[in-house]
Amino acid sequence: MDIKNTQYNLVYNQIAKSLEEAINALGNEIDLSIEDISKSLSIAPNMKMGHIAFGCFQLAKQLKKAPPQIASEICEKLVVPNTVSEAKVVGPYLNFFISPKGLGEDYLSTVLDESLFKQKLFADDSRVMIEYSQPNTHKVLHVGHMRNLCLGNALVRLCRYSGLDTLAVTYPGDMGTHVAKCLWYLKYKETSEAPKENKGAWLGEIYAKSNALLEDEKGTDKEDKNREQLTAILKELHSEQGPFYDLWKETREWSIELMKESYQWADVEFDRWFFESEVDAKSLEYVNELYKQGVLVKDQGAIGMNLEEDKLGFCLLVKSDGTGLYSTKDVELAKVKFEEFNVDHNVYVVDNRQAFHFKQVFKVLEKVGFEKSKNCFHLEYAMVDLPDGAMSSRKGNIIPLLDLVSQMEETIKTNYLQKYLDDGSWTKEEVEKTATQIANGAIKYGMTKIDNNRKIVFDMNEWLKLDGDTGPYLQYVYARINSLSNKLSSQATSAVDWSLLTKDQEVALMVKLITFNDIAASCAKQLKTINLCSYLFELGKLFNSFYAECPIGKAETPELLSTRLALAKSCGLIMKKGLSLIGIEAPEKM
RNA sequence: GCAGCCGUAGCUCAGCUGGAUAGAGUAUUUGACUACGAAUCAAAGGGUCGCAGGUUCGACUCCUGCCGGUUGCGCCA
Repeated sequence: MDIKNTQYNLVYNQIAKSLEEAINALGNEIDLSIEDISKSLSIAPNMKMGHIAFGCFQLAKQLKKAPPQIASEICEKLVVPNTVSEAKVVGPYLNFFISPKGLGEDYLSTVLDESLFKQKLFADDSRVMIEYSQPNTHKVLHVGHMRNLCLGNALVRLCRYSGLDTLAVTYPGDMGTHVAKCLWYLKYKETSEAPKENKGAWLGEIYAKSNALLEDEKGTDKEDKNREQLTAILKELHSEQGPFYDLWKETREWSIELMKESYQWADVEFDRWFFESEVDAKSLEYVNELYKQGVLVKDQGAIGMNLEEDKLGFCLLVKSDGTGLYSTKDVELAKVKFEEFNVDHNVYVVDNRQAFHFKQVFKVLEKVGFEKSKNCFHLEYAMVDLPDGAMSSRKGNIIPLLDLVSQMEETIKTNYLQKYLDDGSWTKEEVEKTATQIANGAIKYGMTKIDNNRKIVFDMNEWLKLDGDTGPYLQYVYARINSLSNKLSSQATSAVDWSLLTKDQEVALMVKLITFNDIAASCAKQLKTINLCSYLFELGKLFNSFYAECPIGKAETPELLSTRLALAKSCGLIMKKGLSLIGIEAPEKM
């Protein structure tokens, strides 16, 4: 999204200002804004060389001098800010060492009082709509759908955190041939009654059975009859009356119940549910109107728009039998989003197989005169495959979402939580709740830590391992900090003195905490979750390292105890907030 | 055929608009718990960054061409 940051972190800002002053003091005319300087600051690769690095390459180009020379010239004029203790030239870089005292007073205090999390990160009050989760009714939600759900949810949270006016919407497919197939089997083939519970999942099984049967009978004498019956069902659904229409209304609710259950598990809420069935008729009206206006053309009995000049082929909008397609509905839906909801940035989280489809739709929107079509963005992501190939409800080789969840919760309970139950330290409710949180964290982190363009091969055994770069690793960090805090807060009566934090592990942790809001803003801007996941994992590693090397309860002095505890708490607050941005809860204990 | 995406350690992946000695996890080997919680930490080995050119003071990163994999390309959703 084309959105401007309002601020960078306090430390970078301070350094950038002092750099600018030093550069000006040299009397050079430089075309570098404070923002540019701030942007080119980065964390140094090695703590011995410095903590925050400024590369002098851009300046070198402008001044036509060697980078190391410029670095030392600036260094001489530099007056270091409060959060910095020292600046040092290392080759072409000007490196800054942070001052624990200044950093603690100026920055960590804003973490501890949580004012850091209330900053508005963008100078923009445009409205963003993020459409994600487009599941079909009459089918089962499976792990393939989870990527979309986890990703979309995280993006909504990131955008809201950054201060954007964000609407989350879902677009379930409650009509079409898959529905007809399901109802066909239900009416003509299924002999058992619907169960009292979990009707949505049962319906999904019916759909799979229907597909299998129709596939089997292809090429036999039953094929024609089957097709006739399906067509009749579709017609009846379209006419909005008759027994199949009533059956549709009833069964549709079963599926929606299942969706709501899954959404509740995932802790996602939508501001608006758009159903395919509600835009269908209107979309046809609209497109036919466009045809009358001469915006669209008829070709081989069908209506559409020729996009050859944009190398996008022909976008078909009305089939020769007079019915619409996906594109038809997406054009109408976009119109509603623009006109009724007044959205400025219109984001679609949909898998990358639909890339061509959205290119066509956006182009059609542009050609029929929607200025905002340029603010439509298809956020692509690659599919989730199984080790032996693609997953599909038709093939029936899916792993239903709620199956994955229960398997994961069972593993967590037997491998980790059972011991707390055995020794009587936890109640059964606590075990259940924590198992849910951890399974949730494992799945959400697993889905959002991989780059959107890279496919995920889902291997259940791998996903059940909760060591290393996983959600539970991060949750464990928080649980540890929470436990520390409970045990030691009463002992931490001395005043915090940040200048006591001089060990490598302490400094490295502090330096990492600086960039949290930058990472969040950059993720929101790029609509990516991976950088936040990497950040949190690195933060977790630094904390665990600090934890192992720097005793808190047995610190040498009471002041050091208070200060280390304050650092741990800062880390805990950032971790908790960061996890919440990917939709993950931080358990109090685990 | 055309287009998009992917190709970095045995395996799974990071590497931001080109910049400091290519990084993690996992697996393997080896240390550290009668505990501020070992779901952890410390350490070792392991890579011609698919191949070949080009741009640049400098390329995993940008450009071109190949190779391998994958997904799309008018009456499906």
